[in-house]
Amino acid sequence: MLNVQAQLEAIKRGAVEVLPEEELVAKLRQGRPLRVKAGFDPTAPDLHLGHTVLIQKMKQFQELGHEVVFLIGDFTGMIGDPSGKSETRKQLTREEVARNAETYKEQIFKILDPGKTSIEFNHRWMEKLDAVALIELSAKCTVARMLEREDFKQRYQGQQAIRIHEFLYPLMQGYDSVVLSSDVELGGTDQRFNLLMGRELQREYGQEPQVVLTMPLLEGTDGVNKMSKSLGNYVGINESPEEIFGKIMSISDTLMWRYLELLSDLDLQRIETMKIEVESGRVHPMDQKKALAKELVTRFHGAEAAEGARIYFETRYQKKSLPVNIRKQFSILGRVWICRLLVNLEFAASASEARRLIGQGAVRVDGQVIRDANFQFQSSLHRVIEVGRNRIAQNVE
RNA sequence: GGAGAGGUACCCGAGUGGCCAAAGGGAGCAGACUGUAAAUCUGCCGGCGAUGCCUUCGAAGGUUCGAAUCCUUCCCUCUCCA
Repeated sequence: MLNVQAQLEAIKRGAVEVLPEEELVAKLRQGRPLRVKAGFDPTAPDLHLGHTVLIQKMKQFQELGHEVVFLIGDFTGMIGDPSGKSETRKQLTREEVARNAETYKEQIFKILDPGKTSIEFNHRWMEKLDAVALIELSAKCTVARMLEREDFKQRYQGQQAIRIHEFLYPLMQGYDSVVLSSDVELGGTDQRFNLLMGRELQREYGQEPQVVLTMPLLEGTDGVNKMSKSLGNYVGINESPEEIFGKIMSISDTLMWRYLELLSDLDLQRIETMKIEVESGRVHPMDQKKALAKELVTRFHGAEAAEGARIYFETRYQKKSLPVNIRKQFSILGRVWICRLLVNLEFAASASEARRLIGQGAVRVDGQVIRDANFQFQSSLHRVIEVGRNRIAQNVE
C-alpha cells in the first residue's frame, strides 16, 4: 500500500469534495483496506460515460488496495420516484433485477477488477426492515433538515408535489451505509445530501461515520444537462465503436476539454499543455477530439476496434462516401413504399414524419436525394437508405 | 373538514365560444455553412397512402349550429386555515 499522502493525492484527483478530509486521512492511517461503497440504480443497466467517472474512481481505490462495494439499489429503485409527473415507474420483478445485475457485471468488469469487487443488493436488508424499524429510522431526521436538500426545497417552493416516501430515500440510502459499515461513499455531486445522511445515520447507530467523496457530474453530449439515458444525451459503454467515436466527435470543443479532464487517463498537466497548443493553432481541435474518441473506444472495445471506428468516421463523414460495413441491415420482398420502410427501420416515428423528412430533402437512396413521398423502394434496384447524417441502413435482400 | 389557486403538445407557457391542430420560448429533427465543433440562417416539430379526413387541451357527461374556452360530476397538484 502506498503511503497516506500519496493515496490521498490519488484519491483527490478529479474529486469535487472530500468531506471531511481529516477523517479520510485518519482512516488511511489505520492501514487497513477501507470499505468503499457506491450505489447504482437497477433500472438503468446501460452504463454510460457518466457512470464511468465514478467507476474509474472505484477502480482507483481498488488499485490502492481497498475494498469496493458495488451496491445495486434494487429495493429503493423498486419503489420508484414519481417526480416525472404522470408516469408511474414500472416495478421491476425479481427476474428483471437479476438480469439487470448481470448486465451491470458484464459492463463494470470492463473497468473493475472482479476479484476485488463485491456486488450487493439492498433488498437483502431492506425487505426485513419492518414498520417499527422504519419509523425508528425516520425519527432520526427532521422535515426541516430534509427540506434543506436543494431539489426538495425547489419543488416545495415551486409548489410541486413531494411525496412522503421520497423523504425516505435519503434515509434508506444512509441506512445502506450503516448495514455495510462503509468507510467511504462515492457519488455524484447531486448525491451530496444523501451521502451526508449516511454519516449522520452511522453516527446515530454508533458507527464511525463514512467519508463522503463527490465526483463531478459529467455533462451529456448536449453540453448542458447531466448525462442521462432519459435525456438521450449519453454515450453508452456498450455502444458500437462507431457510435461512441461518432458521438464523441459531435460534442462541442468546449465540452471536449471537460471530457478529457473527467474521462481520459491523461494527467491534468498534459491536458493544459494541449489546450495551449490548440489555442495557439498548432493543433486542430478536431484532431484532439479524434484522439479522445480513440482513447475512449479503446477503453471499451480495444485498440483495433478504435482504429476501425476512426476509419469509418473519416470515410463516412469526412469523405462522405458510403462506409463498407453498415451495421443496420434489412431485407424486403419486391417493393415497398418508402415512408413505410422508414417507419419500419425506426428512422421515422410515423409515415407523416417520413413525409416531412422527404420534404426536407433528408432522405437518400444510394446517395440520391428522394423528393417524391410516393417513391417505391425496390429490393432488386436499391441498396442503401439514409436519413440525415446518422441514420443508415442497407438492403441485403 | 373549510377557503382559494391550478391541470394546455417532450418541457415551460399563452389562449376564457367560431379566425385553434392550438401563440411564444426551450429541447429535438432536417437543410445551408463547417471540422458530424461552436455561432448563425431556414424549415419542420398530432395521425392517416392525405389538397381531404380523423383524434387531441386532467377524465366523463351536458349546453350550443359550433367547446381548450360555458355548466355538472369526478380525479390530481399546490397554498392558507383547522
